[in-house]
Amino acid sequence: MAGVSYATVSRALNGSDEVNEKTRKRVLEICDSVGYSPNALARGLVTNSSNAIGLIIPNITNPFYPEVALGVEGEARARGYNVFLCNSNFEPERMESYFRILIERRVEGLIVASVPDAARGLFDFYRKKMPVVYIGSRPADEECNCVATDSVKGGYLAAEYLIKLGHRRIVFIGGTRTSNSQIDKLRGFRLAMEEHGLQPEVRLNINYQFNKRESGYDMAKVLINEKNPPTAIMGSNDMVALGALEACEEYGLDVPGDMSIIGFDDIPYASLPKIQLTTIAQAKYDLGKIAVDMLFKLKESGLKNNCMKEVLQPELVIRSSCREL
Amino acid sequence: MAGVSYATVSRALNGSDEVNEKTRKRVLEICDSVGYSPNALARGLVTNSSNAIGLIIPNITNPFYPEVALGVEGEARARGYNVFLCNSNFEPERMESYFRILIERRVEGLIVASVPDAARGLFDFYRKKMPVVYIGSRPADEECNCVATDSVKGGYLAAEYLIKLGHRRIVFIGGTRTSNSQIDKLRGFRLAMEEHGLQPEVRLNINYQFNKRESGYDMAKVLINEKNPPTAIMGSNDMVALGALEACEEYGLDVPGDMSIIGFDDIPYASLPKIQLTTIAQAKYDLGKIAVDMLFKLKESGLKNNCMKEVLQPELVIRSSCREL
DNA sequence: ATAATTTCTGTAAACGTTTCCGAGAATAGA
DNA sequence: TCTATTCTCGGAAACGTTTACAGAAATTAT
Repeated sequence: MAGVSYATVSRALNGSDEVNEKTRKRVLEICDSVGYSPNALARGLVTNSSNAIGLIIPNITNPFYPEVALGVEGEARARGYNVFLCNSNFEPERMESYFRILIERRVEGLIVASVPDAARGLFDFYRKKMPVVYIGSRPADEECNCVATDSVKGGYLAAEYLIKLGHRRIVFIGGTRTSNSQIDKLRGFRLAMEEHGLQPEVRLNINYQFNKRESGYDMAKVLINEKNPPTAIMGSNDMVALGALEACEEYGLDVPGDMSIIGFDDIPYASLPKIQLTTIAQAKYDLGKIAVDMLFKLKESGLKNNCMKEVLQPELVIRSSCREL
Repeated sequence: MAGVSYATVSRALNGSDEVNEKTRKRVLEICDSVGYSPNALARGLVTNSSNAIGLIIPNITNPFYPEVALGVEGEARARGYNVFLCNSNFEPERMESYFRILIERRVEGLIVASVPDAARGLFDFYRKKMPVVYIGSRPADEECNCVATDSVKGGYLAAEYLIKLGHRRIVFIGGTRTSNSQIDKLRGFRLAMEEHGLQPEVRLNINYQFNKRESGYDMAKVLINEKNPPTAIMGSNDMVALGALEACEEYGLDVPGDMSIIGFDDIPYASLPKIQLTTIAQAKYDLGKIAVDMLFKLKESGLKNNCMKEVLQPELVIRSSCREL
């Protein structure tokens, strides 16, 4: 329509400098007068790039993930990338299915949060072929391409705080499904307890294997009903802690009067009036943002440096669910 | 490698019935022994389909949206589609930017939640060219392709409940940014009040224009400090109500003892122990799921029937943030 | 046995871009 | 004026699939 070749139109649209300003103007004008929209699929095919990344999370409904997702999407957007949202629902088969699909779509990178041990091998396999970064895994020596909170420090901080308040019987509760971050929280918890000559107690819920509200509610109920209940409960995350809170409420136990409760994550719920859960804060948005940064560094390095790590520091945020004994 | 043509490989991979079972087996085996992965971009180019849809929401951090997103993603997945997650942050420019990008990507449909009046024209323009369905808009006569909760009924239900509890001075609070759903909630609220010969009072927050926690907190504070405070507050959504709850807490007002508060949405926060917010529940997951269903119906009809509506019924869920006067 | 089907497979065009290469036009240098 | 550069632009191949069409092989019918 403009009397020029496809090549010239392409150059005009992509801001190439080897096209005359006048013809560019003309091309651009015609383009939006006819409502032309370039086909990203065709472009991707020839440039061998999709400008897309995949985000695999267990469940966007868990309030920890939306903030991570926001960080991922925000940073991706700033770089001209879009993100495919995938809920794995903790199921390895679903993860695998999404994995295949995303690879077919030629996403240029993959961010996966909270990968369960069961799916670990799968991801490590693909990691060699494309940039994949984990969120929330432990940055241990053998662990690569992850951005995580220092969970052992987080666990330590929580336990130490309770100990300093004078608590002696503190029990850690959560689901049985292990993840690296869970293992680390436990390690920190045990470390603090043992350093102070205390006996670390851990109760993982068999009925509710994931770290969700029900796990905490259920587990706290059995603790409360024991002959000699603990004075403090540490939840593997805030949802678990909230569940414990619920159980206390149900049994008429005042928090923190009769029971101290501490969580992990600092999800928005935690700061709600009347809840005021003391917890260990993670920089959730940053986890997402940094993961994207890492993805691109990985990509630029051509997967040469395929073992990056970034550790964020947790922070104790004191509200009012714990009291001095 | 299998000694067959591209065409045959394509047929083998796509489950066509015009390929010999033996050769299909052989092709499939070779494919996964060499780790072959079909290129979705190329496929999309020739089949003129992307198998993707776009989801534009204000902010995934607002707990209402993750559940909607889950419904969208779940239903899309069931149909073999993936979803691009886009946070508009309520900014029309961002929405427009995403719109262009998604169209370039040739998404086969668009779901947009809570579109502000300012961006309405933009969307209506594109609606003629591709399936777009709104979530949360008012299914009024002039409104098309939306799945929404009957907000006027919701507003009515909330007000009616408070009135029946004996409240006379009830004020509706929220942000000033109007949306169709907000308008409808107000309409229902006014209707109920007037039917009972009561004066509807509405206070929209100029400082915090969106329906978020701060809007409610801020507005409730001024109400509390008035010479003659209301006995009940109705929040435009749960976040606003929670903000009001926070303000009451700060001023030592007991809820529901000194102040009754009702919300809208029934986000997970609302059911938390100690919060127990009475509210109007929306079927959030269904909103998302049905939106996808509608998208496909629209697509199949070739945009012939371009004015579909689906109205979901709200439900009053009584917890303990309101008391009888 | 031949003819008529049916089943299977290959050829080649098409999808809508980008980009290498080369060529003509305009400009600068001599 | 002529040559050497610099600007612009077009031609054509390439990206990796799908699919209409046609042809070959195998099967069935006569």
